Amino acid sequence: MSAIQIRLPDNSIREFDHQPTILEVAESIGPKLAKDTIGGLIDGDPEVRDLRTVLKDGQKLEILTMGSEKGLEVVRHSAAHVMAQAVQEIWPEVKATIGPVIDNGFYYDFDSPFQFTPEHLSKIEKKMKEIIKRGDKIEKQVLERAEAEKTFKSMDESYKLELIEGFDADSEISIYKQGGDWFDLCRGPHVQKTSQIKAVKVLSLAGSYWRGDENRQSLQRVYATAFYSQKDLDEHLKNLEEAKKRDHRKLGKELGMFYFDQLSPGGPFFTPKGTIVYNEFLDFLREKYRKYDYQEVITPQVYDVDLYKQSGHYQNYKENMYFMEVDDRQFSLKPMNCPGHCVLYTQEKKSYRDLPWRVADFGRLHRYERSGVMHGLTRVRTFSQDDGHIFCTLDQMQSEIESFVSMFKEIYHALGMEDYKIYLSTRPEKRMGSDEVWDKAEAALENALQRMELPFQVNPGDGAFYGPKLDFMFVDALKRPWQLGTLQADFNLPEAFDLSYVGDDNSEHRPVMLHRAILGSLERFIGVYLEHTAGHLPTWLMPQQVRVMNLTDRQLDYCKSLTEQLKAEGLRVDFDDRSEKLGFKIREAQLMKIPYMLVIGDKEEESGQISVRLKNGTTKYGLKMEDFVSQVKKDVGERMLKSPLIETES
RNA sequence: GCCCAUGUGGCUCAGGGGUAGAGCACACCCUUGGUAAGGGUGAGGUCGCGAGUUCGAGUCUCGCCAUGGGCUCCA
Repeated sequence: MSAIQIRLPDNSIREFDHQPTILEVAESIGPKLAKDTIGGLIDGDPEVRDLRTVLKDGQKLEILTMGSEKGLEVVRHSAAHVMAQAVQEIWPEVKATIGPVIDNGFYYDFDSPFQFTPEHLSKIEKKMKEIIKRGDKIEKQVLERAEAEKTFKSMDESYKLELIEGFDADSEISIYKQGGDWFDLCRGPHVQKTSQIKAVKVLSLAGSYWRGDENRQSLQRVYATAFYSQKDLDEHLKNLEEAKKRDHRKLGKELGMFYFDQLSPGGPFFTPKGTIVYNEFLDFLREKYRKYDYQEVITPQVYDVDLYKQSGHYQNYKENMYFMEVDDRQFSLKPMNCPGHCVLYTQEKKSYRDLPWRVADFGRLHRYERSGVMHGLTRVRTFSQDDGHIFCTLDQMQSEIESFVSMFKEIYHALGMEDYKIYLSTRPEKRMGSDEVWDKAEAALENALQRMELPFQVNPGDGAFYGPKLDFMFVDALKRPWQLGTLQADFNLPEAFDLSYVGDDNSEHRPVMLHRAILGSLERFIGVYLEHTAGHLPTWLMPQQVRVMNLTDRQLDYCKSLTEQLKAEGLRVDFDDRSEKLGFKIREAQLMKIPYMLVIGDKEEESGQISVRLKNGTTKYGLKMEDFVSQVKKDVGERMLKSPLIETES
């Protein structure tokens, strides 16, 4: 029998007289490595394999040890089993279902006759730590299907049984034993023994459904996470804290920008301060619209339901729409602008010379979101979008897309949002329109991205039935993805509204419609941007840009005149004239994240110079007022991300 | 919509059958102080809403509403 050869990442070859497991390969290299081994990658496949996997001749193996990023999945997977074991050791009547690894952790769904509470969670965590301390060895055992079914049936683990029934006929059915009697149906991968799970934390509790189907058994999901070390875990918990601190709902309240009232669920109230931010974004977008040749329009809020029957929204989107009946006529609040824009398109006969016809609309939209899905500003029932529609010919699509992508890049760059991913979703199985049209549309999207040298990922079959689309996924400062911008080609609405233009051949043609948004919903965007910037908006967006503060009452008049002067320059300035100590005033301004604080005492008044404290805590003394004004005007006027006074530091 | 938790002054929260509390914010007074909290006094509450139990309900029960964490959804 010839030797079995396994290739390692450094291209060295190890030989065996039998097909070795990943762990055996590690053992052959050294005991330390074997001890740390928790899995492996075979032939460059990104799927992490169990260390008990039997290798075949000629395979390439990368051993994953404690500390490797990929290996963390294995640790978390095993930790999920430890959780299930812990729960069943404490409450044997609880049934286990599934426990997958997710981003930054894992969860396990249980069917329990009683409700879990936070006290239960700490019990679970305690028990998990006990099991980890015991260091139970984890062993894999392959079962025949019939045997597996019999086993789980006798244990009354109906969910496991259902899982087994769903497996392919030829798939291997394995269980993993931990310690004495406890085992779980699982295909792995798992660590060698529970003590390889170094740090665990049970985080939270939530409801879920078996197989994610709300008509089936409701389960209790316990979220937790595991890391290689307590230090990593602490770091992660700190990040979670940071995310909490940055929560836009908290920031919005602290900065006094918006709030919600029970009387309008999902209906944000923007305060005067929040409205300034909102409108600054609109001004910014309008400026870009002028540059990119869009025409802004204003369209009705309320339409006869017939409009949505014609567009197809009534049939497909009814449960998310608001309806009202007036004078025996059915009306609906608009959930999107596109049908209205189609109506507007038909108001005058279009020639090919009129295309591309680009309209933008900040119209208020209302969508009846189901009660459980609302979330701060990121999911609301009333909002407006930086919505726009481009009606063009199929041949104009590519240049329109390129122009859109340029505008997108320009806007995201200006907002300091450089990290985003682009997804191209192509034709689904159920779709309208000819393959020829789809070919052209998909090619236009793809070519545009290639010409702009933007990397993108294709999601085959993920497009809407009416056309392919691009989705722009912004990744924020805490590495969380948000889908904000979008560009969707639509062959359906032009058809539904029988839109046409007269071509140079003097016959009628059907235009293509592009739906596009860069920030998406303004409400949602403001929420995301607040979290991304942790509330430190660039000066041009700040409701309060400069705060003047006097040291003593002697400077009252002087400060008033300075305030007036700054106001006359178009800056948003206020004057804290309360008889409080300077430290107190500074603290407040700092908490409000006001970028410029003018501190005026006798010295300043006498010298005619000013002292400016920046929100990063540094103070510039002896500035001339006119220099300060020009710096701040530059900051605001050029929509700078950082104050020029901070820039010039160091 | 579903599961669980929560709802007490503008905000953050304590109180858990017997007359509604604290800190911050707010108002007024004292203080005029040089870069993240000076001191005093005061005003402010249908304890989410509605029923029920009780001599008596923020407090216990039920229903509803809203919010939060998830699930599902986001043509």
